[in-house]
Amino acid sequence: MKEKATSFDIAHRAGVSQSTVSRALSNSPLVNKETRERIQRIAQELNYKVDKNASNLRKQKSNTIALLLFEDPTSDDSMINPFFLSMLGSITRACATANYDLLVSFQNLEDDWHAEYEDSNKADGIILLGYGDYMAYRTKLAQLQEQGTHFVRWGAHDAEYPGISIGCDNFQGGYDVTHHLLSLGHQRFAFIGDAGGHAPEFMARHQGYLSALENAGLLHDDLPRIDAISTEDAGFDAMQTLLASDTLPDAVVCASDSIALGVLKALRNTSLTVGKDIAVVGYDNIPVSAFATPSLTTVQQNTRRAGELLVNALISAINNKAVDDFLMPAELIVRQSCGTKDSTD
Amino acid sequence: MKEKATSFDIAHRAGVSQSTVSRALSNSPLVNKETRERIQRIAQELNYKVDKNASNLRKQKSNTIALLLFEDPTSDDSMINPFFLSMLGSITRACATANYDLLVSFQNLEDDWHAEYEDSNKADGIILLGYGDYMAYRTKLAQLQEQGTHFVRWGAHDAEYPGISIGCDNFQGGYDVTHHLLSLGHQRFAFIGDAGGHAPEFMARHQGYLSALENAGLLHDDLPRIDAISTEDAGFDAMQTLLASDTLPDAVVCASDSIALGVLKALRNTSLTVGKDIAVVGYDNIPVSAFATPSLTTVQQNTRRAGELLVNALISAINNKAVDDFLMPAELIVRQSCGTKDSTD
DNA sequence: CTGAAAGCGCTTACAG
DNA sequence: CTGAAAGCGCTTACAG
Repeated sequence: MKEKATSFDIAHRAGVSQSTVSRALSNSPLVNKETRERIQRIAQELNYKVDKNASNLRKQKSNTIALLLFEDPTSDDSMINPFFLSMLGSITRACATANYDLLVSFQNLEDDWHAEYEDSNKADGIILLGYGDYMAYRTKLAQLQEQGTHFVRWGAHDAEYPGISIGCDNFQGGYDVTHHLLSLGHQRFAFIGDAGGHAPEFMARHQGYLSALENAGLLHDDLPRIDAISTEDAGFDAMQTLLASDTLPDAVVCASDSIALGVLKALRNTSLTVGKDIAVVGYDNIPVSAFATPSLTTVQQNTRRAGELLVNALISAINNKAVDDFLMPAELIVRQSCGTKDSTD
Repeated sequence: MKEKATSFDIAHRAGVSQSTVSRALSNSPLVNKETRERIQRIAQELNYKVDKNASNLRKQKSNTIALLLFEDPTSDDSMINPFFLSMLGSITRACATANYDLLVSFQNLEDDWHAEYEDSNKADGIILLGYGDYMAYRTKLAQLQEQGTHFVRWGAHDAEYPGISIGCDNFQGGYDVTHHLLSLGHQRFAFIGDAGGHAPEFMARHQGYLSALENAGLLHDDLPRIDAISTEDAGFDAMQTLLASDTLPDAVVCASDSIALGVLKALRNTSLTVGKDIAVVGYDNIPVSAFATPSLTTVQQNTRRAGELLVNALISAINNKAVDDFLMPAELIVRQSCGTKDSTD
């Protein structure tokens, strides 16, 4: 194993000082063009690469963004939720475009006071992404803020949380999809998913749902709602519970596509025809939703745009530009599971 | 924005030397227990975090793994291929478990001689993942090797490529799925996908396919094969081409699920019933494949296990342990698109 | 058990 | 345009 070359080695070979090497390799116009080219050629021959640790230490910046993925501790630990996986892909791509490196870490040890800040020294800024109990990390966000760490949070603006937020309008998404079901004549609604403060995005979807029902005069106290975490299994179980109850809805609004897929599965064991006897809608437009049988009416969050917005907002913040919170509109995707003929397929 | 605390600040407050602070924070048993606890408490109060750049520079290791995602330059640039996305998720998780940070970068600029080595200074080792022209980077792998950079390549063992490889047995997968079709009585085969040296995994799948046909005495020179990159659109187009030709196959073996999804789509416009008149099989078992109509018979590469194997092999290599190449078995997933009743749903 | 000192490999004022 | 020098914030022999 060869020793790694340093800028001194290059300097030695090129017959110049190490300072000049450093300048030449950063394309400084201060260096004579020919000298610069000669140095760059030698560096290339030696497979020399600037040591990032040294360079970052000296420059006090790393050109790296850290992505902290908070996971819902209640969810199945074997896979990343498809929505976040999609966001991960999109953020990876947006970072590549912006010429930043991306450092990805999972955040699941609640009690590790280190972890939140761990990355602050390796990255110029942090993207916070995840479900889970936002309340629990409110004080941690405040600490980040106080430290002067640049960060952007995925989620809706909330006066309770410090820092910049980029999100998608879950209230509007919940409203729109419910409104669509109402326009198709559905009357007896049920909601499957968490609606508590534990998961703000699910809560907002639920509130949009309630608001649409209220406008239609269908809001009443005994609207069925079954708790479910965002997995197919939980959706399956929740639908079983609903089927076992005495009031059968004609429209089931699910807090996520994963839940809705479980609901479709549960209904496959019954004599009910989805899209005819009962409507089912999801949320997220994960890739599978278009292929479900019947294809799932859902609400899209544009993950590609979201990744770009998050990365660009963070980079602006890193450069001390003012950045505003932003709420992307949600887009209703009408397919067959809600029983319209107006299919996008 | 507050100045970030350094170990000297802690030392000052604690009334000890900076060396002692450094030892205390790394839990060195050399430091008196009470002193250590006092220092740790002060560090926590000040929200102090060891500067990774300085620490890594000094220690000459970073506890970070770099993932280089090579993309097929011919593929749609809007999304990461679902198989790699799944690998990305699994590698992220495996790194978290192993307590390594993960640095993700895209690699699409062929001519950037910098990029390959860029990460070698920020990471202790590299995972190489991607389709695309392996030939093109053979010399680059050799350079990495020569430099003493630790790296693991996703793919089958190949004497032509230096370094450790972890892969899934594409030959066997292609063989098995074809064998299954043969056992169902299919006779007229076609293959859709690249089969050249450009993409070794596709080539291996194709060779497994040919080998199964040969054993069945069905190998002949005019077996139809249509080129297609790994996208739904390309699969759609390839199937159109096949439909327009004079010989209609009764079994279509696709080099990937994405291709197979496009094939199913093309067949939906015909009078042919998939699973009855014609069998279609894919490769990868991407999440959508189970939800396709009909559900897609395919070959699974266990991405979760693959991620763990890649990460663990790399960590072993980093610690200078001997690591063997490994080829995971591929697993046939029988569903409905091949026309059996033995569905796994 | 603790401290003073060297040095990891760079970048960048400063001086010419 | 170039060089000598300082210093980024740590870790770790070395000495006690």
